[in-house]
Amino acid sequence: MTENAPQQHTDLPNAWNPADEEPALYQRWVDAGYFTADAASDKPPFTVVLPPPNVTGSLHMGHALDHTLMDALTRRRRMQGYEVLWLPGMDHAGIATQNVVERELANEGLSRHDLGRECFVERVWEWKAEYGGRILGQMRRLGDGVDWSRERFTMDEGLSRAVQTMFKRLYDDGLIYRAERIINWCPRCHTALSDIEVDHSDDEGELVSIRYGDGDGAAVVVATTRAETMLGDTAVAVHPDDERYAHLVGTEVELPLTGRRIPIVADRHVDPEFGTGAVKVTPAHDPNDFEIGRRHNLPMPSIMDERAVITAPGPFEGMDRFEARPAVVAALREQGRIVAEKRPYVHAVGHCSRCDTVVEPRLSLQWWVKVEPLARAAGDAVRDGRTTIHPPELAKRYFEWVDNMHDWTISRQLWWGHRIPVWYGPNGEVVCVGPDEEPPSGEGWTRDPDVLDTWFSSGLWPFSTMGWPDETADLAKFYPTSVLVTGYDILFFWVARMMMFGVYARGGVQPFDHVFLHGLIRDASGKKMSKSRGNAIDPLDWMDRFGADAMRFTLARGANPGADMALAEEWAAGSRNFCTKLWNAARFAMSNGATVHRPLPPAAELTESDRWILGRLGAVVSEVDELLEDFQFAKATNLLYHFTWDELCDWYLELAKVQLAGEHAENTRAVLGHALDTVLRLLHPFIPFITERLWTTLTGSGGESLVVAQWPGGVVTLPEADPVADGRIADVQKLVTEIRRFRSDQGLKPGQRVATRLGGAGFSPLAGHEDAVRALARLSEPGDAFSATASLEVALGSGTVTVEVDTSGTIDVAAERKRLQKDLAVAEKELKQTEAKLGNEGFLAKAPADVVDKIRVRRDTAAADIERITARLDALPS
RNA sequence: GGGCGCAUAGCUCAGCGGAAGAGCACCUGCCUUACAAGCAGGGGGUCGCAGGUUCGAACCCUGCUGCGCCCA
Repeated sequence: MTENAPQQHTDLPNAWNPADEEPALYQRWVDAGYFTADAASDKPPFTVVLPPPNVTGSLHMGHALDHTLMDALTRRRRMQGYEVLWLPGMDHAGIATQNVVERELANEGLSRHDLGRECFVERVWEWKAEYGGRILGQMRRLGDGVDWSRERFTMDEGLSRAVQTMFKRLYDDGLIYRAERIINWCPRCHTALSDIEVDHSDDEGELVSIRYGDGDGAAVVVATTRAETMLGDTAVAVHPDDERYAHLVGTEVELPLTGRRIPIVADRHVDPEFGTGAVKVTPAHDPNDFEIGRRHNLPMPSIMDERAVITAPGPFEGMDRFEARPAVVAALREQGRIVAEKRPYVHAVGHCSRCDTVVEPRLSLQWWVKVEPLARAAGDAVRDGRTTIHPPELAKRYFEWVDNMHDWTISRQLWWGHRIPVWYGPNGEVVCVGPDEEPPSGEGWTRDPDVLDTWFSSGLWPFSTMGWPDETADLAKFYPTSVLVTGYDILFFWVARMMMFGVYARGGVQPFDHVFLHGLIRDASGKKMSKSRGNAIDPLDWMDRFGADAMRFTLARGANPGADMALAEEWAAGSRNFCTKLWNAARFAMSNGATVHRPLPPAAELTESDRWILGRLGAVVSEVDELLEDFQFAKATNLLYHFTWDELCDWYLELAKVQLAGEHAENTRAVLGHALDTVLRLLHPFIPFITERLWTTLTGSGGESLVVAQWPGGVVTLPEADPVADGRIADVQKLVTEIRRFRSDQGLKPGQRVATRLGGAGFSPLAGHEDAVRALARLSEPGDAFSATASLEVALGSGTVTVEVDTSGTIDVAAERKRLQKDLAVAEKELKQTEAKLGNEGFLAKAPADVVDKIRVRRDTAAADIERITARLDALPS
């Protein structure tokens, strides 16, 4: 360091210990109010609502990715001068939460019925206060810049009011109705489930073919995987054009084990190709059979209760469905009615997504949303371009979903949730009550016992959280939200429902301008992470060991639009290493007086090295901007990674060392300061902690916090790219690299200074960089006793440079020959390829002129290289 | 059964018409005063298979094979 270097006090420790420093930095940001949005601000708004995590849940890698991306988006916009609202909260997760509390009760030997509805709900609130929302603390650890003052919960009073308002409006518009239909029933949770709460898997079962009919009369064979349901059969159906059965249509057959006779009906929906072409019809326990039953006015007896225990009178009554199945088959076999059995028979079986119990289709009276008009409007919002889905390929999936959506069962037979605001009167009256209306009272009036699906309240999230149905200042300022970020696997859960409700409730205004869908997290070998597989990585563990920054950077670097990402510890370690690199580079720069307190000198006063790095910096700023506008997180972060490490650290810092020792020291400090400043700003949305720590040190009293600093391109103006400087530095890099390669091949130790004479036609334009070349390639000046024992020629843009080296001894001729022969082979291959192209008439005639020119230059360069290398090979002692 | 996507270096993935790339792993040499969580150098791929379009194909088209996802 020179005498006049400003003595910048840096309190930076030698190493960055994220786990020690990150939490305090976060608390400072929250205390300073940086994340609190102001609806009265005149800045343009940028809004993100956090897809509400489940109150029972804790942070997993999928959340970590989701949050990292939302945080990066909002932090950048904040730096760009937007009034940013990132709104956090949770949903009440009806089934999951009720299950957790019921399990707790079960440990005390109680059921919810022992407590009664009111006490039970009270108990759930107590549970929530004590154990719920662990994820909120974990979000702080991650660094989420959310507005905690606006934290919401779907069961809060305001949001409950929104739910009731929405229900009432839909009801009055005829978009909510009550009907008896086949629904997915979970016999363990004792509630209805919507289609998306059912997971299908290919399970092993049995396919049993049963002969229906009398011994001597008409007989048909039907096949089933659920033999016990035959107790509820009320018909056999065949296709009307199926000649095999034409004579039987309209007749009756005996239903075994029951003594009942059931009709044979003709229905177009029967597939004559499948099995025998005749199907049993159980209207109360199968959705297709239900439709057939409706068309033919069949009776629809239920044969199971809510636990899936057989209620049909007879020997099977009281048996569980899985107990009854083999029992029924055995009884049929005894009667000689089993025609065929296929076991195992693999077929798709629905499971409750909350408890994995096999779902039972069940006929029951439920509340429904008529989705057709809502879904059409939700689809139109994307079709019209009001909402853009990223990546665009996934819009197709969205349309497939919203254009083919079935009506949505919204009632749940639970106690934890928003109770349906409908009262039934003594004379069959049905009254739906809005939030400010008095429910009917008096003798015989009862309220519907069911609650609404959690997704009903989550669907209102983008506006219920802002005070809807009141027209609040928040709604005016922050709705519609700017972007919704979530995994493509729950496109239907969040996006479709929020779109339907948002467009409906807000007079056609879409809930979000953009939807960004990221991929799923997988383990190192590409398998889905799950607790049951045991391959899940705990984000908290990574944050403790590598830092929240390193984990965030890892996730962002893997976030290619629409693609899943495989994670392994090595990736996190790599990101940690990057942070360390940044730390050390900044420490070096600052200890050498890097400063942002002096304006950048005009280009004319800067060296080519300075102009090169500043030009690159400017290019990186605009590239990063372009990429981030397009949600290209992986590309943007990889660009920053390589620029910081490969260009700034590996080259500019090394060049700066030379400049700091010379007359350009002051300017170099300014360039170093500005380069570092810009890189820290660009990286801040992804790695907020370490950049904050470094930036506040770099700026000293001048900078309050990087959180509220301006994004590059605003206050930090950079010089234009300088092609001459770029070419010069490219030459310096190539020259240094070639000399290093020679040294390595010759077995010269990296630290060992080697006397060298530099010359040749190409060297004079690089004369100003001689000190740098000597420093980076570890060369010393040729002394009086200099005697070149080896030399090499390097072809550069500026011409050929001759490097004569005094290795003070014999050189390894074999190694040198090998090196030259390798270069020769490369040049010969190049010559062959380019000549082949240029010898092709079609190529010359049809390829664009600039391409042909480029190939010509390459051919000429290759030819010259061959000549040069051959000469050197010939000159080598044998 | 219907629809969609993916096959590129040992692994995980970029590239998507004009010279095969990155990270990690691997090999060699280095504690060169910012950094061994590092530095310097290096090896490694007929871009799944077969056809076609084109002056030119990892990239576009067709078929096949193998994986994965969604819906029924």
